[in-house]
Amino acid sequence: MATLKDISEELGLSPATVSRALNGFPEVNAKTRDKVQAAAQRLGYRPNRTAQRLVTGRSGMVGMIVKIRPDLSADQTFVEILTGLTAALAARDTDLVLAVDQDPDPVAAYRKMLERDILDGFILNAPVPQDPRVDFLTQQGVPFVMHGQCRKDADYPFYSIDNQSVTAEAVGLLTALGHKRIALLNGDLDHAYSADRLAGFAAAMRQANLRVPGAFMVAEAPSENYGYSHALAMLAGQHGPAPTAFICASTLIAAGVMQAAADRGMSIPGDVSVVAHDDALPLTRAINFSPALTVTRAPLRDACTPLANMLIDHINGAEARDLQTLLRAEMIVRGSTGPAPKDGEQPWL
Amino acid sequence: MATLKDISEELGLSPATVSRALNGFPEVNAKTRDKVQAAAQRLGYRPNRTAQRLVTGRSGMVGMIVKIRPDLSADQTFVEILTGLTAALAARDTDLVLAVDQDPDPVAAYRKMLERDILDGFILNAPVPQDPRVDFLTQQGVPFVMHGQCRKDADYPFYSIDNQSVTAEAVGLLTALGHKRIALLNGDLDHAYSADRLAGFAAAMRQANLRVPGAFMVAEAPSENYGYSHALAMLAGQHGPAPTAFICASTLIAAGVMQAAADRGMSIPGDVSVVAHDDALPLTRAINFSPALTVTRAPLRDACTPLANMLIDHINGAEARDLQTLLRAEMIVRGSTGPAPKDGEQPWL
DNA sequence: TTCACAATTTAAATCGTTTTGAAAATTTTG
DNA sequence: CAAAATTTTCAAAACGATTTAAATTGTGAA
Repeated sequence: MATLKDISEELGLSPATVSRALNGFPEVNAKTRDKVQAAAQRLGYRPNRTAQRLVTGRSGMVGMIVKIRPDLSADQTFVEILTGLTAALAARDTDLVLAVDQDPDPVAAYRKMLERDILDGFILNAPVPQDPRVDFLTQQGVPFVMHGQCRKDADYPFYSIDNQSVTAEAVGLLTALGHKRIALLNGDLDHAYSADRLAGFAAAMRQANLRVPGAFMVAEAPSENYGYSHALAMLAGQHGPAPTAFICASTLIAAGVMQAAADRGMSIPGDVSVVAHDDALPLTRAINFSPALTVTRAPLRDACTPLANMLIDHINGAEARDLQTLLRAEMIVRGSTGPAPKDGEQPWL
Repeated sequence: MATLKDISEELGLSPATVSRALNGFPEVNAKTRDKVQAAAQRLGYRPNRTAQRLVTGRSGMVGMIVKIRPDLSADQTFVEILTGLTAALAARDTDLVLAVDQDPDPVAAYRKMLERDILDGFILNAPVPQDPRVDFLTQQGVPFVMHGQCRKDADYPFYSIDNQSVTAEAVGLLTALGHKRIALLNGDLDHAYSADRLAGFAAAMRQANLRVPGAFMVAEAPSENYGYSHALAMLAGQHGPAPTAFICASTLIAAGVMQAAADRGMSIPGDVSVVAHDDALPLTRAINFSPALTVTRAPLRDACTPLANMLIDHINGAEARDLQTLLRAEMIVRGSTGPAPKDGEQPWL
């Protein structure tokens, strides 16, 4: 493998000039730069990253720690994120070091990784309310970026969708269609995004002067079966008058809801409307539902490049305040929502 | 962070001696070694991995490239392997760099990683028959270890279970119980392990003088639904006389089979016997089946530590021939297998 | 021509280890 | 006790880049 010195000897220049020429420093003569770049090309020069790291103090690697839940539910979204993230990081010459965390202590795995002293920063995912990792890493002075938002007054970089508005907009759409009994099939409340969606839902319903009994706001890790079983019970009137609309935390849940409606012989959107949040995972595509699903859409994959860039910029010194993105999900109205049925316009009391 | 030089100055020794003392070289005085180790402890010394890497030429990182199939089916086993692997590698001070591969060319992602020139070796998973990655990496002179076996005459390190014996032993158990019509619900034949299991199955059945029509040897990516639908069709006699026993590539498939039997009002093991291969994933535990599942058992997790150690040993110069493990899966007979039903002892013709 | 000033280039230090070859200290041998 | 053999330690050279401070070259003004 050709080194800087090889090039410098080949051209009768000093390694310093060659280094500057290749790294785009302004003080190098245009002709010299061309010669150097040509030679680098010709000799197949690739900088030795280890040497660069030694002198710059940067490792060129960032870490991500995956929390394994007892049910192994890390899978689909995790693979999606991983795919986009490794690609986006590679584009900025950065590698992703992965570790799996099984420790009950939420920061233990981070501490262990830090001790190995090879990472420039972390990508945090799946924030919980008041996430303890934030304080820990801040205190350690380690750069990180959060995928999702766990505090209003964050002074660290994050990329998140506005989860309160996700449910609020869904409520807005449904109430405009005359729905009064709207159920929420939320995700696991351990996750910050679920807590936000619950807050958004509750606020919007309150504003619309509608009450929702607790039995119609459920929260569990998303699965088709979860959607199916709860929707079935609600539609059967087990907890009181059946809802005329469902807001689902994921398309997977919505699939279960629609199956439940079908099993009870109810039509969508005639008898029941369904709105879901759509992460745009390749497997459950909202547009393939029948009828096509009305969603708030925010592709998970879209988060990857900004996350990677924010983290690297932050490592390079950019201010956290300038690296905060709160995105509004896009509302896409399709066939699964319609006017509330005539006989279902009575609100819950 | 304390450096070697800090220690050497603290003790009035040269960095060379300190380095030797810490790395267990024999030519250093016992008393000196103690002093050095105490000082290292006291100052919280941790070797700078980057500096080590620069001088040794090793990066202390190995790569794993995950192939994303269109159906995202990488998930459960992938997470299991990842968990064990990162832990086992960490124990030997090695990090795992992960990349996700979407390129149709099976070696493109490896080539790209190699160009970045930061890896000491690779862990290959999910081998296909005649896996092209083997030739590529061999030719590039890059160390790797294979999880699974794709060639008899391998001259590279691998860790695998004997997949031919997996199905052969299952056949042995079932024929000893008097079964003559045994169906195979295999995994996707793109995977080497499925090909081997098919070979083992076919050979064992031939040896038992039993014929199996093609319709009773199916191969698909494991899922509960796959097991359910095929078993249902077979038990309904759609392809000829129903099998009296099923050999399943995974416990997930077996769950589907048992559901199908139940839906047809058939009892296990009275009417139908079921054997599965058990990777011992935490989610679908064979012992929780009802009746408990007879399996060939080989925990995926068990592979992780050997894989990590073999790769690192190989990188350190150990011979490939000494780093090959072919493990026999353990047969565990439980309640899902029993004597063939009296009226089902007629073989397929 | 000479001086100041900018534009280029260079030598050398640096990052924190490992490792080579030589020197110093210690022990053994004659 | 001196010489030889053996331990033990050290100084310095790697590894391959970046970067500081100094040196060189080139330009235009006085």
